[in-house]
Amino acid sequence: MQMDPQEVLSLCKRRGFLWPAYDIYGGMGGLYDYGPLGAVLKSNIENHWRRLYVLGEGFHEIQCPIIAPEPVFKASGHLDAFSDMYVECTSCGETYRADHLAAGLHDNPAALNEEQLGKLLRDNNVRCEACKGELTPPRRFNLMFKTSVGAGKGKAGYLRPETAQGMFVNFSQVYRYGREKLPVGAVQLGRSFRNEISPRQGLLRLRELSMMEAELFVHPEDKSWPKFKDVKATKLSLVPNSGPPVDMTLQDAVAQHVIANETLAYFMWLTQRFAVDIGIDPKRLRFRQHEKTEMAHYAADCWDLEAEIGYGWIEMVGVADRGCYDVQAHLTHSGADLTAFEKFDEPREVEQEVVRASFGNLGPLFKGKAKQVAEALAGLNPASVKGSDSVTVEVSGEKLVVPSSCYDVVLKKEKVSGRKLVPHVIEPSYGVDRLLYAVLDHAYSKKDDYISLRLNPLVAPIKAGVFPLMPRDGLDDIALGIHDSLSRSGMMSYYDDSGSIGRRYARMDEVGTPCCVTVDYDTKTDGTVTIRDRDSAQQLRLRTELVPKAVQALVAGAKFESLSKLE
RNA sequence: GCGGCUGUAGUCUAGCGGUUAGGACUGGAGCUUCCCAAGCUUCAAACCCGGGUUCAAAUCCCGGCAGCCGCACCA
Repeated sequence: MQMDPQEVLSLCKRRGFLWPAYDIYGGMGGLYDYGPLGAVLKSNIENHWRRLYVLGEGFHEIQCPIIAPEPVFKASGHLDAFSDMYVECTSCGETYRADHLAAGLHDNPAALNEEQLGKLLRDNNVRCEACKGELTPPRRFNLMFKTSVGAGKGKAGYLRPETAQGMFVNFSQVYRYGREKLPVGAVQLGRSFRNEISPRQGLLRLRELSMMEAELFVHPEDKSWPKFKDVKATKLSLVPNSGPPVDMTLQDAVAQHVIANETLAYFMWLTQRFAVDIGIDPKRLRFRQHEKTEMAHYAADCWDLEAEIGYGWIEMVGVADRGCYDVQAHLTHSGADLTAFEKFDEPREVEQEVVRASFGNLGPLFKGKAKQVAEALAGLNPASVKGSDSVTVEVSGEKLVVPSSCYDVVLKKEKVSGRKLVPHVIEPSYGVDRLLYAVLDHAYSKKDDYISLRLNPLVAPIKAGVFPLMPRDGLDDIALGIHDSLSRSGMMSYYDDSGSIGRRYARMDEVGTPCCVTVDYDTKTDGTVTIRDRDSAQQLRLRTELVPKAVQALVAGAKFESLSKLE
């Protein structure tokens, strides 16, 4: 069923899930407030994710600042790749991507700066494609929010466009915390910021968004995953970038190289499971592989989990093999040793020929430069030096001829106990707001104008409604007692004694509360209450003291009918 | 960012130059032994913002903001 997004958003606004932000000041595009129910729904989704990643897979949760200094994004590539250059027609106002207009005029227009690109367009007399008008010089538009840190001119900083960089720059800390073993994973949940040109479609394109990201650091040559065997028979809907969509087992997908490796496949499985757990309809989920041209500047392979909602097929999660791109980039830019150490099973005796300087002759001959010459000699290929009368080395730009009396080729024995590796990264990156919207979209149901949110009890903000049939004769006190016992068990319940009982059920159905407990006159005599199922409107009688246990069971996934067997 | 359409209580909407701005739903207070949005009484609640035209603007015009649709963008 295709849900009209306007209808879903209207319910969200009406019932306290979502509000357009800063509404009394006219609002601001791309920003939303989570109301009381939305905030709880969101944190329920986040907590389930934590359960899978932190408790289930042993990832380490960290929290990094939202503001980062410029070099971080210089290294990550966001400063360059994340900004586009635009030109505008001075007569009709049409805008163009400058690098697109320059395609064909240059091998790699994306690599040019504003000036070079402007010159290229001018020299080739590129004009507006619509009206042949003159174009403005290229202007840069960066999708990151820039800010200034500190007094005066300050230091350039940016609001992070993803939480990932905080984990990459902390690789060494995480690696050490995980006691220096690969694979090791970090996760982070938090806000990220993207200065979208035209935010639209409610929660789908926000300027401030919540992400849940996991970075799994793995051995570059070993992307197997022990738990893969437990899930390999599961079928996923795949849309590969070559060939038609297929439903395929993970085992076949990896064997046929549709999915690059076991680890990537396993986390696709985990992603699918998470989405289903929080109530997204598995029949409306698929994984679409990025086109080669669409792949981000860092990704080696990437699959998006897409859900079909009122807006069409929408990306919810990206599961990417980022290769060593990020860690290598930070290693290069910062100079920090962001490597893992792989210890060999046995330390290896490595015999190696090296060119060794003979300082007895070298020193007197080259005096002050002798040390530099020796270093240059050590860098030479021993095989090419052997047997020659002299070699030429370059020292601070100067070519020096070194006679063979100044060096020997010797066999050097070294004990090597391992090697340094730049880890590869498997990254599942989840857009919380989009997932939450998809949950609402798939839960929304309407029959004869009766709206019900069929939220999975696991994520439903309110777990139970509690009503006295009549707000008197002590029924209200009993109901308040049940409400209290649910709260003490850590479950949000909602006490309501106003209006007819049907109206109260309807109120709870509309916000997705999975069950309602009603205290009636029989409760006073036999100590039982009715519990009603949201989706079937079935009722069971239950001993009052079993209510928290029953609701807990529903949240844990029990079928409603099974509640009658509770003891 | 460009072009088109739109903006009335919490929601859906009537009004198309002069209205105490109407209704429905929701919400609050109350009545009703009340198990699926029943009924009754009662209360609260709106013309997106700023300019202009006019004796008079929710209504016409301009600008802004916001939303929707298309283009572009979405690392």
